[in-house]
Amino acid sequence: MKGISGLSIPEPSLRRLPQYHHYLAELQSRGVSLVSCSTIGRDLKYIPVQVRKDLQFTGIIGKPKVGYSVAELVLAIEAFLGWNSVNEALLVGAGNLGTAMLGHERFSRFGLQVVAAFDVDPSKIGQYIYGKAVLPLDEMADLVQRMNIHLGIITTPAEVAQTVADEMVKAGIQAIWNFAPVKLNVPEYMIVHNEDLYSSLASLSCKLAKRFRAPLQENLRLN
Amino acid sequence: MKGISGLSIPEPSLRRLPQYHHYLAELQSRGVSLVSCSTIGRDLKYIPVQVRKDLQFTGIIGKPKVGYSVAELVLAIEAFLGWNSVNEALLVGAGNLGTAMLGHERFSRFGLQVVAAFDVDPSKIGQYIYGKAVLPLDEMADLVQRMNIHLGIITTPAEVAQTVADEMVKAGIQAIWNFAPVKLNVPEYMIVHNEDLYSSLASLSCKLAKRFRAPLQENLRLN
DNA sequence: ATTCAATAGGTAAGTAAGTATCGATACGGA
DNA sequence: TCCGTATCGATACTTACTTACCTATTGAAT
Repeated sequence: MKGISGLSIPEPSLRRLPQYHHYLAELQSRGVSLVSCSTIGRDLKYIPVQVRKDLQFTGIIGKPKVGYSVAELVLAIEAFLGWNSVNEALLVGAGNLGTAMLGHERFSRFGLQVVAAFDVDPSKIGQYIYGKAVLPLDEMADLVQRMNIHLGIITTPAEVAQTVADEMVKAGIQAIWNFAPVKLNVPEYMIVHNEDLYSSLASLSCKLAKRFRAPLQENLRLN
Repeated sequence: MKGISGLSIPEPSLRRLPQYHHYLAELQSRGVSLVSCSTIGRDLKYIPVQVRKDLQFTGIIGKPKVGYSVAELVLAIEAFLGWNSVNEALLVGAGNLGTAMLGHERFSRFGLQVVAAFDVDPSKIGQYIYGKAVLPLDEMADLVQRMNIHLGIITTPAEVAQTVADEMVKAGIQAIWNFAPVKLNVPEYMIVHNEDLYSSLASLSCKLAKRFRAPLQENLRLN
């Protein structure tokens, strides 16, 4: 099948959709009902063609000289990203980062509902963080099965991340959002997303190093 | 110039380097001194060719039938990423996420030294988080100039991120590591890295949605 | 000493993503 | 009503990244 809706979306486009969504929701709240690719592109710093291509994956068609319906786009993006149906998730590692994630109440508006946290630290177990109970790790499998949870979030130190992942796999979790800086070893069928800060830091410090070590080369390239 | 060292590294390769570094440092600590692309690839789930390509950017050459010197690679990657020289940074937004970042003592081993935090919340100002002072935001420019800081980390709510970014630009910051889910509007010369959780969440929930809504299609595609 | 297997390195081909261009369409103004 | 312009959608092109392939080198086994 060759239709645009049958074509799977490129990862980069997919990752831009939330930006569009955020921007469009903002427009909508200001009462704007129509928007063109040129406008979006100007505000979000993309060229209009790219915006148009990205938006085509939502299936929404625009009108020449007019643009797209903001409301239609917002709904279409939400539907596309699965933000209408709720994904219940659990989180392991109630440290600083885990706490930050639990406090991110905005996630629930985007289909992510963290139902409980797990940890091994006895001082944390039994407490409530932003209304979510912190439970002992060995009760995880039970919860997964009772509530039919598909998504696990790992915010533990790197050292224990693999062990936690193994537990998740055993419990029947299907997808892992991993904030620990390790490549998890899991079965093929698992969906894993690594949120590797060191990757970003690398890219960043490399660019910084370039700028402050070889400014001449940079300047030459600009001429 | 056409030598591999003159060629600028592709972003994806750059972002894989920290993974290699982590893996190689682990090997090194276990006393392993030589390693081949095949081995790395097996453990990190990349095909050997890609590993070889990535490692070529470090300038280290390996020996056929033997592999690379682990120690050489580790040093070369650190040098390449600028992890030898320290980048001093400041952080704005001492909430949960900011606290998590301040507590990440491991950053200092990778050339990132957060020297202070800033916030507007009077209850936080004057406190110390993991040994870093929390200062009032209007003292930021002063610190930037006194300590010649180049990097700013934004861990504020989305609503104020742009304002903070403007302040950073005015103060003379060159690069921003942005954890707020907004596209920052800054001058062309600025280096900006967005750590957009919603992007990742989008990608993740889209895949989850696909799996649990259209399992038949997925199965068909596999046949 | 010779042969075999593993591995690096370089080149080329293939795939995916981003960008430019062109014709079609719809609104606004002459 | 007609014309100009902004915009969309589709196609073609370019660039960037990945993967495959081929050759050379090295160490080990016979």
